Amino acid sequence: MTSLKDVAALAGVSPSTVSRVINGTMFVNEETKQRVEEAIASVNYRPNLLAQSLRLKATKNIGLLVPEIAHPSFNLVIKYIEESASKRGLNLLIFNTHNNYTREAVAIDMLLRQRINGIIFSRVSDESHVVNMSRSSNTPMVVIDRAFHNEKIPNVILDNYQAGVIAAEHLIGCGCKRIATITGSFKIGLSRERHQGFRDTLEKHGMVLDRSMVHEGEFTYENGVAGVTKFLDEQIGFDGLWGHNDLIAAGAISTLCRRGIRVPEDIAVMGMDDVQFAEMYYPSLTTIAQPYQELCEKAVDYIDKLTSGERIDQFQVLLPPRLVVRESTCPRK
Amino acid sequence: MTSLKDVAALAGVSPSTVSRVINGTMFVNEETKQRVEEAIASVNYRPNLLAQSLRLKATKNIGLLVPEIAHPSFNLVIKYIEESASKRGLNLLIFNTHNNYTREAVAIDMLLRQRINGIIFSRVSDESHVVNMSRSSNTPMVVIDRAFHNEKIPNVILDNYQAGVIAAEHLIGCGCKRIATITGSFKIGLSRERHQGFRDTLEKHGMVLDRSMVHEGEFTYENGVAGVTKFLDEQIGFDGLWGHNDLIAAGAISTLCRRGIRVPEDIAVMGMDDVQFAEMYYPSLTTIAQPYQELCEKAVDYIDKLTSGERIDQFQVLLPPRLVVRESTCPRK
DNA sequence: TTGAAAGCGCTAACAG
DNA sequence: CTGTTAGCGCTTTCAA
Repeated sequence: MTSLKDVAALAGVSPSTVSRVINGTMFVNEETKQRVEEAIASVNYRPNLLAQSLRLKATKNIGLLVPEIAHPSFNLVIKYIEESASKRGLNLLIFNTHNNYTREAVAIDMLLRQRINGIIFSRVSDESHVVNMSRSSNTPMVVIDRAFHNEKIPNVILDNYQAGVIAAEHLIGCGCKRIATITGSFKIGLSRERHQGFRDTLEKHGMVLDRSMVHEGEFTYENGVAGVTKFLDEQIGFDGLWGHNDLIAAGAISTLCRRGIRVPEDIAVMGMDDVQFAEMYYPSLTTIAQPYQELCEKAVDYIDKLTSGERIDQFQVLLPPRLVVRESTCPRK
Repeated sequence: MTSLKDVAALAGVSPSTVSRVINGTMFVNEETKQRVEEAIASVNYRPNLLAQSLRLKATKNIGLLVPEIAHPSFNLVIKYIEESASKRGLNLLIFNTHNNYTREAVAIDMLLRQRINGIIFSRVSDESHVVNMSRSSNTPMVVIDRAFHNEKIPNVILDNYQAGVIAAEHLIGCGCKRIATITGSFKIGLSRERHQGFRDTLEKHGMVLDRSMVHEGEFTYENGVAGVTKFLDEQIGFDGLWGHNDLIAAGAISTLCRRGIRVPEDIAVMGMDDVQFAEMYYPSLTTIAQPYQELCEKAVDYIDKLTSGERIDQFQVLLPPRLVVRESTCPRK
């Protein structure tokens, strides 16, 4: 592979001159500049970023850790982080942590060895380890999608309480009288917040959310199936349902339909996230959209700011959810 | 950041000794080894991979180019490539090319500057450019998911003709008499092959595939909608349908259902790929699974082999598709 | 405006 | 078994 030195020899100048031409760090005589550029083109020279990064103590790469690549919502996170990164000339290294402490730690270690520019966590497994690594390595880190309180690590998340409020109000607005919900695990903060907003709003409208109408579980299709099956088997009468994400909603809807219950005519169902398949589903899913693009944009922006040492005055960003009405709650035309 | 030299000083040995301890390249006195390891642990030393890679002229990173990150099937490619890479201690750099020549070229350039270990293309936009880059850079490259004939670039793909055969046979087996299809663009080789297998098989069974029963378009949900709408508007009677991927199938099914046509009772519909949402759909999708995991495993394996200079005797791998029967073709229980 | 020289952090002969 | 030394390819003072 041709090096800068080769180019220099070819152009009859010193390596430093070639470097200056490439990086535009200093004025170079127009004539020699031409010569250098010709030499570069003729041998198809490609600077060695490894050497450059070593010298400059800075890379153009950032890392992204997600709990599951093939999950439809992290999928969107990956897409938009890549987009924002690429816009800034940054490259993306992806790691699938599977929500596993060890894998997370290994990934962080790998990234730090690479002297990565910054790390974005979409969910973190071991908070204290991340805090430690942040402190000891001085590498910019950002946490998205889950609350994280630390004075060095910015955090951009969705207003989950508000999502619960919106869900409850929409179902009430659809005329639902008995509303049930299938939630994510209450061990997870965002499930608790969503649920709190949901319950508070129902109560404000004079409805009580009986324990029997709450099914807690995972953020999966299977949990949607399990929840509805339980409700139906226990003969809980209900006409409205909120699933904490679109996978749960899909599981709920397919189970209802298989039992001959119509959605939305008999039971209105809504989800959350607005993942890709939400509008392809039949019936299409009413859901609460997360502003993934903005969320990711902000995250990469933080990495940028942290890298350049810019002062950050706000370490927490709370983005608003947005209602998307489709067929699963409103009677089909 | 502490360097190997610091560790050496701390342990009272030379840098080379520390290097040897870390890499286990040579026997080191058990006692000094202990001392070095203590020193490493005490300062939490992390080798600089940039320096190491520069010196060794080899990185632990590979690149993956996909036309669209958030597409459900590339999604699976990303997942499995990451999995295979991580198993081998390789890290994954992802680029979204958006099927765009320039973006593809920029990504390749970036990767080559990084002196990446290898590049996996899941679809390539500019074949001749890829061939050029492969030749001039000597970087291992692999193309998956689309036929590519080159004596330096291995190629692992699905047997698309066979997929067409399986689709046709399944629909015929379901008792369909008039079968239609919504295909991807015939500019793309794999669409042609799938279609060929499909048509040949229908003919073998004495059925003709009239032009009016073929709708060609993109691999999108919208195209599924468009195709069915056209068939219905033109009053083409049909009782079986194959969409060239699951998105098309989903678009077809939702459109049929919205028109009051039952799937599979009135029309059996099948897709292809077996993406994540296929089994979550209602009715769940009968489809033809691509062995994504094996496909990705093989691709990373090729990169590995190419890197280590191992002899490769077979540059083309053709994997078999697999039928997955679900509700959308077989009467629901 | 340009070149010489040092050094980023690491590994690998080579010598001892 | 261990240390010395050179060098991977680049940038950046410092001097000319």
